[in-house]
Amino acid sequence: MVPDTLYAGIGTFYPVQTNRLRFTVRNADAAETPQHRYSAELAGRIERRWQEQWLERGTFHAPNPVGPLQGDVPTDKLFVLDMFPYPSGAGLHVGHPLGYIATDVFARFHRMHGHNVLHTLGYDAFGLPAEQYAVQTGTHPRITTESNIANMKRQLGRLGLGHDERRSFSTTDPEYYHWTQWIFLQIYNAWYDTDLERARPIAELEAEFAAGARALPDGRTWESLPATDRSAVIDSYRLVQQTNSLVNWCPGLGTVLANEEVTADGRSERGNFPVFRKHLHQWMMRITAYSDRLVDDLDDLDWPEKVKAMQRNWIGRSRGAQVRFGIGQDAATRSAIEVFTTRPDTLFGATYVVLAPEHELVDELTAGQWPDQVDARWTNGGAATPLAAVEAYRKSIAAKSDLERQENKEKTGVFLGTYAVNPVNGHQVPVFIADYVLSGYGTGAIMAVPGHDQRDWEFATTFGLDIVEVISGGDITESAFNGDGLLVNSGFLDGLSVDDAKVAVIAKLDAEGHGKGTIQYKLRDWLFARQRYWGEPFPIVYDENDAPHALPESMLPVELPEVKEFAPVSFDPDDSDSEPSPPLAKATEWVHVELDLGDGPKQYRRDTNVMPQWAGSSWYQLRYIDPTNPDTFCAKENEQYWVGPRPELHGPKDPGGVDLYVGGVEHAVLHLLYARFWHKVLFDLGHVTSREPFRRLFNQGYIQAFAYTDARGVYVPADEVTESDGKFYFDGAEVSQEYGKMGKSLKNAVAPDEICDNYGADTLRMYEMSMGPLDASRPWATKDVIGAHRFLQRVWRVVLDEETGLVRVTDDAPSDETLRLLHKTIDGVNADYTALRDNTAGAKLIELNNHLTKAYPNGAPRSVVEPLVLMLAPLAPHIAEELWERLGKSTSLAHGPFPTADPKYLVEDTVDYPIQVNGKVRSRITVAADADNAAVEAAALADEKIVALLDGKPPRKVIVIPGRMVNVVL
RNA sequence: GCGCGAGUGGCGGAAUGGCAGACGCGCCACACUUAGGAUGUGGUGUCCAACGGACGUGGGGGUUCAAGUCCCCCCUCGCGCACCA
Repeated sequence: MVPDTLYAGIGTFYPVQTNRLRFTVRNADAAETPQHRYSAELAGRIERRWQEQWLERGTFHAPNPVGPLQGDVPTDKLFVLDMFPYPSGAGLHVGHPLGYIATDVFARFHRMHGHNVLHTLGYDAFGLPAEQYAVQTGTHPRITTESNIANMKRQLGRLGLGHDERRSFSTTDPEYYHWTQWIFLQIYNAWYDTDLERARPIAELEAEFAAGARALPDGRTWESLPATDRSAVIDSYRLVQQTNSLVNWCPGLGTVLANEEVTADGRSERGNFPVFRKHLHQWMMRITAYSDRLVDDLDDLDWPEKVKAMQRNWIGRSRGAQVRFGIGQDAATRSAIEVFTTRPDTLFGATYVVLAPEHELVDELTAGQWPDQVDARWTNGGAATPLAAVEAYRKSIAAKSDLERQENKEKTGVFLGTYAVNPVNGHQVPVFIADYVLSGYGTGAIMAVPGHDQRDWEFATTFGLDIVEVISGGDITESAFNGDGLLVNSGFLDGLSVDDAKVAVIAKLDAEGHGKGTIQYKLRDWLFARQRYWGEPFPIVYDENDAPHALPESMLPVELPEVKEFAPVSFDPDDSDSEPSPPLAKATEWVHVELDLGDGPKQYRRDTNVMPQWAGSSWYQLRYIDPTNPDTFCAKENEQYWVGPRPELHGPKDPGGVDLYVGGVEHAVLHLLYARFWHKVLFDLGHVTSREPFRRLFNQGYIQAFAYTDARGVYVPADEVTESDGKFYFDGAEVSQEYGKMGKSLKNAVAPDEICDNYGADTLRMYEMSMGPLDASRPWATKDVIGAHRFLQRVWRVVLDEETGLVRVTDDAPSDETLRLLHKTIDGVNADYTALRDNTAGAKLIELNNHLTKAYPNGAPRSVVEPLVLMLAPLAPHIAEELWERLGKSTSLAHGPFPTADPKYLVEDTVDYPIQVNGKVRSRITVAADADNAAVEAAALADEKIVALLDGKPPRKVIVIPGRMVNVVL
């Protein structure tokens, strides 16, 4: 599910840069270098050792309340989740692990505080990228996927991420997609009850029909229906169903795609092939049934506002009214035009009506001839008849690409020669077609109010149509006025506010049968099938009459057959007449199967579609909870413990969900919307207690990098570019700098392996976390990494003698100053780790360590060094474990205890007050901490610099902020 | 156009309305050195008649004893959506 982030870095593995190695070798060989210095080589040994120890001891195993992973579970728990990575072909760059390190620090911190922490990482390995990689290399995707996962595990393994390895899986494991198929069947066997506003088992619908408790939509009775009709009725209610609908067909990829996978200019997100709108019989998942809940429940989530806004925008709910415009004189016999508007209050200002060129009423409404004295601008350049004008106009639109239609916002259109009737004032208004009205939104028809809608204003100005002011307070001579005001020129609405007028006009339209209040959504149902090989097969078979049957749970999983020809059947990218041809259809032995579905063995034919890549990532967090449970997708006790609502902690509206979900913002609408939808269905059907999958979402920033191009515009290796006087040179020639993504093709990728080799994983972790706040993007700078390494060296040196390797801490009591700094640091670091501010946590640890180095050159007190090592552990766990052990501890510090601050050291005996005069610091005094304001004021006014500045005059005012500062106002 | 976010030293970045620039890189000096791209110690916002002082957080106004932080206007950059009625 995270192919974009990871895919960006895919490619041939970058060789470790030799100029770095030279330094490492030198460091190790140099005779003068102390034998026990914390070098890259030593760091490597320590890291390998502790990673083995953790694995052997099961240090990161988190127990469950019930099931295969059952153990003693404390109430305090934390489920921290990284976005599901796609296992890319040839290795990671340093940007990829940023979020994984951050979640690991967070997880380790809480584990040390005694929380039961669930943190693991699996692989989202089905889907187009894996299949394309397999096709390119001519290797079966199962092979490439396995080797890619192995390579990624090796690379990530070096970083010391504290994952519960028992909970890791791949979406391609049959034991996993068994339950993906099971969830599909849950959705298939459910319908949405719009009265109760929740999904229910389809059997309950059938029972209601059979009992007569629910009427059939077309008025027939259940008893009167033959079995096939009953099935058809039931099928039409399912939350997944096959419908003949307008879908996105991509011949270049050989598959249909979801709306979300098509770019704004009508091409495939992956591969950038043309996408055609085509009517096909396809699996659709009815996510639109959940539109309102998906919008409303965002309010209860601790997510970035930006992501909430993107989801709201994607769902695109807008409240308004549908209004019926009758046609001409013989209104009774001709179809009326239904328009959708969010501004029914402006109905008196509607001076024309516009249909989308594809609107189904266009043919019927096109008049035989132009009315007398028709405006020449309305006739598409003087066409002889409306029909000719419409045909010519439609042709001109078809010739334009989507992109051209977007870029060219000049208003164009054609009059149909017909008039419609404005239902509130009876005015005859001309009917146009124009491509600024979209067929896919609302009713595909609008009432145009040029006075108060800019697009209509532009059209009206171009075509010489009436512009009527119906909202006071703005000037409509230069542009439309869409602000607030009172209604004018609007009959019974005059004098009302916009909001009141909306209510009043909807009531009137409703009463007279001319319209009603409605809500429109941009969200469309989710096209769920792909005509590819590398995905989850559908648990659906067809009988000899082509009627679909859901397989019973006992027949799951439906395993993906091994085939030789896994390549998709793709076509000329521009051949819109091509038809999808699933590769699985060629696996005839798999397709044709004899099954007993309850009425004896019969021949069936399997569905040959596979699920989209998003399927596996729509529920994986639930399987992390109970990864090896053979009986259920996730035992409810375990689900409730890890992600159930906790109103006592998070408030009465807490929907539950993963405690912290970290990943990039690129999944704001796709994965995050699908996962919410599936989770809500599971909630409705009683399979989970949480209403949302992810309680808290955090978008990490990206690590970016400079890239350099030579005079030809070709990228040159970034690490070989030198700077001089603000200009950049490669191989003697000047090159130009750009800033953006890190990637193989940009020749600026830095591999985590390279940094581990040259400094160690702890240094890489420390550096990445200290680069800046987690939610900000930041530039990678290899030269800065040394700072983190030096810090770890200094900590090492505080604990151990570099020459002898012996512990050099003392049992002396620390000074008061040291104790106060220690507890201030403990206090601050706890707050920082809690708030994901690892950068400032690290800075505080550096300050404490620098203090120890300076204040205790002959050995620092053990009572300060030990908490320092503990506090370092989340950021740099290997060196911390090693130092902890060398300090004589026999147990791992992975489970703490994390130090807590003693409040008595957080208050000072004396306070250093800056003294401002008129807001500028002029002096400073030291006062007893318990001095009252009057005493502080007196001390400040007695200070000689202040006395001098006062020059004998009394101050006008003295402000004392206890513990903070004094401001003397002259 | 609409929505979200951000502008602080040479660079990455710190600052519950209360001492701007923590911490790190780089740079300068010194120590140890045959050596330093090692390590350590000290210094490092800008300007000035310099143990002092002035200025300083994109620009302009405002609130306040006190503003990087709050309010108003403007500029620049990034991201998202975009003829969605």
